[in-house]
Amino acid sequence: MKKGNVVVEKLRSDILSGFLEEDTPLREMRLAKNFNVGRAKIREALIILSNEGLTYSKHNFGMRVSKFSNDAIDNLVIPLRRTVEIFALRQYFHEINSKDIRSWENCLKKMKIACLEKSFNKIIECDIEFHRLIVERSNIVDVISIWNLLISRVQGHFMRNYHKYRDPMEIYFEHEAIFSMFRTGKLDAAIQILESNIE
Amino acid sequence: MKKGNVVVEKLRSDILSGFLEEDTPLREMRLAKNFNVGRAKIREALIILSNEGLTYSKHNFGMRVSKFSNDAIDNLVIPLRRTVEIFALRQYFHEINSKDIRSWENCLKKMKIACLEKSFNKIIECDIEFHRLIVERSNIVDVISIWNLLISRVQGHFMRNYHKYRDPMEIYFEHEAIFSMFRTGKLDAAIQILESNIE
DNA sequence: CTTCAGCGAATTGTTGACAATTTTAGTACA
DNA sequence: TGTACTAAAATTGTCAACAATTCGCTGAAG
Repeated sequence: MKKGNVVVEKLRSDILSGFLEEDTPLREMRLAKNFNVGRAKIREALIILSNEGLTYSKHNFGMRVSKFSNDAIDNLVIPLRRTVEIFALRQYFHEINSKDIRSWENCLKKMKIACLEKSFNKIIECDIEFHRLIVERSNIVDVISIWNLLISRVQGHFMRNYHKYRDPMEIYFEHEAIFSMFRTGKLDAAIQILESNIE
Repeated sequence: MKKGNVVVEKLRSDILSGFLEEDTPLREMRLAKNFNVGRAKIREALIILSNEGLTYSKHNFGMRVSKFSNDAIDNLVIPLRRTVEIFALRQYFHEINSKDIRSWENCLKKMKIACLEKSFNKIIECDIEFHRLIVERSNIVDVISIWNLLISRVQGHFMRNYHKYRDPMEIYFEHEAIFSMFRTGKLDAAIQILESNIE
């Protein structure tokens, strides 16, 4: 598993989940002590979050938590994600190989377990990983960085909307259906299911 | 005019224009001396560019210039920009006031001069500012940060495609037409022209 | 009671230093 | 000549310290 930037991920999750309220100041010293790292590391994390629009700052004012993402932007992010993921998929669909198949299979295996356990955090994690595999397989840095920005916005949406599934297993079956189109090489069908999955 | 981050803007422009070739290492000390700022400032800039996908890095390896943006992504970024800008416009179109009108007027005035001078760099600057006004007027941070990422990608596209206009004044007239729909409150027409302007 | 100036505390922006790691150059050896 | 190894130089990642700025409290004036 990639290590990633633990500071960024924790702060992002705290902001998106609403644990940190709007306009809360993110004091560098305090965070540095909490995470047990130097201020430089915290600064780096705050810059990244600021670029994602999750925090804002003025000069000598420090970073603060941005306005909570409102429901309206869900309506924007969803069509954008559709466009990006379908674009990525088209770039390489005809050359999907057995190694690619295995990585999706692996992801689905984990997702199945998470759905059986009804562990929503794990389900979200697997869901995002499944789509990340779609995007990263394209190997186009621009596409990946655009998608990363979008998905950071969507985590909050996920948490708010996952409950609408009566049975978490539905989530697994949806992704399984997409995957089977990958395996059998049906592009149009894959796109159609993928489109309806992103909502 | 907003000051912005001069280091980021210069580096971004150098990368997008192709002046800095793929895999060129971006040495922090060297850049710090060139820009006459501390390493921390350079670091900050490199993190931002990395988030935009323009640079990449491994541990203790430093930042390097990413693969040159592929023409294919133009085909992705264009529909995304359309979606974002139209979304933003819809949010506030019915409450455009005289102050908003003045800021677009101001921008168009500068654009007219730039078009008459046939100064392509200035034209691009004004073009981007016109659309930035559309997006920023929505005041939705998420929308703005998504758009910023997209537009950073589009600068290279602009440089490659502006020549197709026989007469630069066409660019001015297109934007003038969009503006007049704002002034007269015709949303559907505004969207239609805006859509055809983003290409 | 409210408003505003001023002073101390807290916080940021920035620089410099140091250890860990990588890159480069040079040397020995086949 | 070419290859492998070693040591030096360069570079990054990280932290600690310093000056400039802002924040918050206190107290005095209106």
